[in-house]
Amino acid sequence: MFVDSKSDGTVGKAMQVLDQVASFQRPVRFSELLSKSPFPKPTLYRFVQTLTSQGMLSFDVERQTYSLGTRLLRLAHSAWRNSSLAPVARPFIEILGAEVGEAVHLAQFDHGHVLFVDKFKVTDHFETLAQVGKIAPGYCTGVGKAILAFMPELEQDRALAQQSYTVYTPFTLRDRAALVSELATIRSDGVAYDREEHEKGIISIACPILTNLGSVVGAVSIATSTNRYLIKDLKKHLPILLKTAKLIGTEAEISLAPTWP
Amino acid sequence: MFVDSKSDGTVGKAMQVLDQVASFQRPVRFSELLSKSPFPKPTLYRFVQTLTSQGMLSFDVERQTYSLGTRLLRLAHSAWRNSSLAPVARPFIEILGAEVGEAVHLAQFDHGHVLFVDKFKVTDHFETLAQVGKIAPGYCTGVGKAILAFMPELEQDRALAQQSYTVYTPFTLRDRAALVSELATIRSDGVAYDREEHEKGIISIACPILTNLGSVVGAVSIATSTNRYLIKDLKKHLPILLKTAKLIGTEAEISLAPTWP
DNA sequence: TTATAAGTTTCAAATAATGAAACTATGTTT
DNA sequence: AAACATAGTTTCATTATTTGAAACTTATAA
Repeated sequence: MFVDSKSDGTVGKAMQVLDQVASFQRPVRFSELLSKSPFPKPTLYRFVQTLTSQGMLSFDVERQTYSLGTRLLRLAHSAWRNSSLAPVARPFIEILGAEVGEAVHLAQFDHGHVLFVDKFKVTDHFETLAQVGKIAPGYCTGVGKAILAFMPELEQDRALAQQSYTVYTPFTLRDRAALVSELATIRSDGVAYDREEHEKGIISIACPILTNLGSVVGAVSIATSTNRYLIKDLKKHLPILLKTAKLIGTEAEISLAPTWP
Repeated sequence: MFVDSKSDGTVGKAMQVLDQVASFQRPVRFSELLSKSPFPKPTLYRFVQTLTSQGMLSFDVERQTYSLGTRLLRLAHSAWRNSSLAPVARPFIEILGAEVGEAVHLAQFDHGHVLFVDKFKVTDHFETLAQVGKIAPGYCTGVGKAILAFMPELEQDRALAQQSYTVYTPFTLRDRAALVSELATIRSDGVAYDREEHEKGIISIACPILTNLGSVVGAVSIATSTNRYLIKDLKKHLPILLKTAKLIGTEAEISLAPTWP
């Protein structure tokens, strides 16, 4: 879906198998995997053997099924802790969440999509889709549009071309032109709204996180349900959201400086 | 650290590189990696190239450093969602956390260590070490001891041999004998305590999660700081903790049943 | 400028991956 | 219970990829 594994040799193929397993969204049997796989039986067989032995997959002996393994959780934990944005932003996200009493999301841009890297939710009034590691489209989410609006032209151009413009709800922006026009507004206002564009009943307000040098490194949003609030209610939180984004941007800048002795 | 990559070919070696990068706990230069690596320069070079191209590593052009990549976050997200314990336990963990107003942890056993697979914290009164994907020792944590106490003898024996018995605090159990004796108590009481054994100032109460068939699949704990409470205060939460563990065990059992048409 | 280290490419040899075919379990139907 | 079908595993000659010493090309320091 994201990676051109064009000739990354054996390692690339093995990683493709991991994606394959992930795509099933449930524990999967070897034969099921085989039926969707470009690899011949013994080749796939050895890949799952190796990956299981490596802890990248886990095998349920009872049910004879493969799932993604715990080594991925450990590695991802490490990836998160040592990333330049999420751990730095964490305290600010928590303060913001506590302050506004709504779900707060932190996201980065990754291969044309939005990647959620942290969330803070006070309580589950509605099902928060977003979780760490989850991806969502750029063109129809608050965080996505906030980031897109502040990207350098060249990068933005590439990203806009990568969007699928799938229509999720009656409010989804349907093409590049509509998006571009909204991005202009977002850029001048410094804030983006998701007006049920990705999911019916879910709205959000989002601000880009800019470094001191002015480059976007991510976005923060406050999300809620239309059962509880309207966009205009979210607007009340704009000042504190902006302040949070600003603070994270400044901190992120600092911690990107060389850190070792 | 965990994996015998004994002849898992190219894929095994590549995974070893990921661990290597993770072990630095910060973005790392190629030459630093090389100095700690068993691989010759061009070999390592191609591995980091491939892994970067695959999104398993990310390369910071500015600082010329490698970090673990976002593809790991995506895969781990998928691993978590499709695991048999964590998503099932999630609602119960949230209810418990809200009820007791303290940090709640959910853990599994993995290669002799405790792997935290979920947490719920009301607010950050103290720094919660535990996060999803984090690992901790089995012999000196509440969740670890709770799981160990209920393991089948053979597995337990192997796990006890894998413990390091490092002394973290004056309260840490110092050897297998001490642990075995405490496990007997835990087994008969159905509850384990961490009395500042892993970290000074942090205590917890933990219960194993047992399926209807009586096998341990994990543990839940309530953790707090000695600045706020004593073990006897945690004991007050035992009934609800037991109930939660029971509920999760029952649910986990059900959802382990075959699910497709 | 020269010197030193860091990063990258080359290429023949060594090794590991490949997949058709055959085989062995594990269920399923008659 | 035998016959059948499907899923999972092993074999082995062939093929393709990986390997690493050496050479080369940048960056960085003296």
